[in-house]
Amino acid sequence: MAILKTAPHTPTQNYLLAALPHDVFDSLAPHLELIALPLGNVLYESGCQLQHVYFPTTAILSLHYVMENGATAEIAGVGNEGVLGVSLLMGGNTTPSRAIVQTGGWGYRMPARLMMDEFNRAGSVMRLLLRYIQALMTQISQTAVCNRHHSVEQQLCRWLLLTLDRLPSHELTMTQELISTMLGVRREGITEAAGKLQRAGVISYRRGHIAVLDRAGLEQRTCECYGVVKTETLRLLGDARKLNI
Amino acid sequence: MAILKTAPHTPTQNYLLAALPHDVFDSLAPHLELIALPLGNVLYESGCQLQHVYFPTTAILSLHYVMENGATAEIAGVGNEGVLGVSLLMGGNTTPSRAIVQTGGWGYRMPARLMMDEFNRAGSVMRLLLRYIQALMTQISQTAVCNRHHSVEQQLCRWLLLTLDRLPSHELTMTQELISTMLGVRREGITEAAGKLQRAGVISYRRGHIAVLDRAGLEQRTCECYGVVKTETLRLLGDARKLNI
DNA sequence: ACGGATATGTGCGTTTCCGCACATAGTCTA
DNA sequence: TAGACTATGTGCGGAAACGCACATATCCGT
Repeated sequence: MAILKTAPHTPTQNYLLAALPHDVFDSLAPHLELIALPLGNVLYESGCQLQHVYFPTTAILSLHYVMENGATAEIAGVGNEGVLGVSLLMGGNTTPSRAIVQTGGWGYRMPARLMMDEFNRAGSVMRLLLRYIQALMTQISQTAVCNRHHSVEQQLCRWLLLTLDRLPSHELTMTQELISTMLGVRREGITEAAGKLQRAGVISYRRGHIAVLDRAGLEQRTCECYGVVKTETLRLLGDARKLNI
Repeated sequence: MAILKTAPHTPTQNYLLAALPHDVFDSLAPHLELIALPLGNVLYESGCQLQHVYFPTTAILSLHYVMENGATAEIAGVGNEGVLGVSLLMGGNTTPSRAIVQTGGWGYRMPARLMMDEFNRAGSVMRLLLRYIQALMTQISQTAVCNRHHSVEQQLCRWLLLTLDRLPSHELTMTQELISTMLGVRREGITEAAGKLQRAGVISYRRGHIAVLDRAGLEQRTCECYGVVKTETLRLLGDARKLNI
């Protein structure tokens, strides 16, 4: 909680906003609104029209699919590397998935209309966002692959690493129950996998808080999916500023 | 094979090409090259630069991920509703996935450069393709969900239905081995599920050929994922012409 | 018509995960 | 500080899918 109060927030904590050309950023900045994103908030319901796009800074959002029987599965996460609401830009307006806050924090939002107008100028903003969309597609694809072939423990490691990459610290506020709904597995399965990681000294946790003690250990235990997503995200977005797109 | 010889091919057998405004279509048509797409052909290798974009007409393409240990998983399929090579348009040039021909047939290809130029005009072609990209994302997302929660039999039904929707007939040339690599499961698992469907009179098959006898039966046995993909694809692309985008 | 290649069928032990039930422990509030 | 609530630990039977081995069936070329 301390971090939420003490850290001064600027839009440039979001990677995409930071990567915008100065003139574009200056024109959009007045319309960026800093908002708190508390854990569990539903930002976007399946099939509903989105009014804003969201640029997380310290928060992490999660794109879910909720099945008819109530079971859930995470499709992708959105942290300060990205933006929530790309389906607006693609002309679909809605998606069949839901967006909720997975890690409480802050972010900026902007009226959807403004973002669409800027996108439709078909300039550097569009090119940047298209690269982000491709990174998002890679993440979704790898979720599909991982769901097919990898163990709960490997998936937990992947998920922890991806979450960690979007946070400033090595700790996350997160119950095992919540992780299980993200991964779409049993809570007990997470208890077991997390216990194994704890006994190995890779993480330590207590009632809703996880601290990563040995990041390399996580990387060793996860599947290739983490690396694919990470590498591809960096390739597509990592040097966007240098490319001056 | 008969169908390949007898059917006259026109670019408008591909939905996206058919949905283009007349003037755009006329300008692109001279650069469309009809090509045979035999089963198993690799059109696009992971991480390699694509030289052409492909518009299938009677063929069906498959986007795969091949893991380090050789295991595979299908991420999405591309039939006459779509186009292969969208990562070019998004600025990434490559993807970590591979594209192969899943059902032999025909399609048109076009030099990548031309497609990119047309896309970058940021007109109706771009808007159409963005909608397609969103439909593709829905398909990938649903693959992830389905891999997490549904049985091999349900997934087989979903896969058969999606394939059927892209073909003119009720028969497909397809070994169980091939289906198993698509779904990323054991071949024996497909044998078992297909046998069950056959005993129920839903399909009949013999050595590499599957005939769907009872489409409604398939729809009854599949999971909600098929409907989500189908509905969303129709929503995004089905009335593209009416929308005059 | 035959032989080789390939596709499909089947059985079996093992692994992984699920669903359920319930015990224990940490945290928060009155 | 007592009690309620929530998070985590654990055990068990069962279902689903896996890996492997091998039998059988079908097709195709010569």
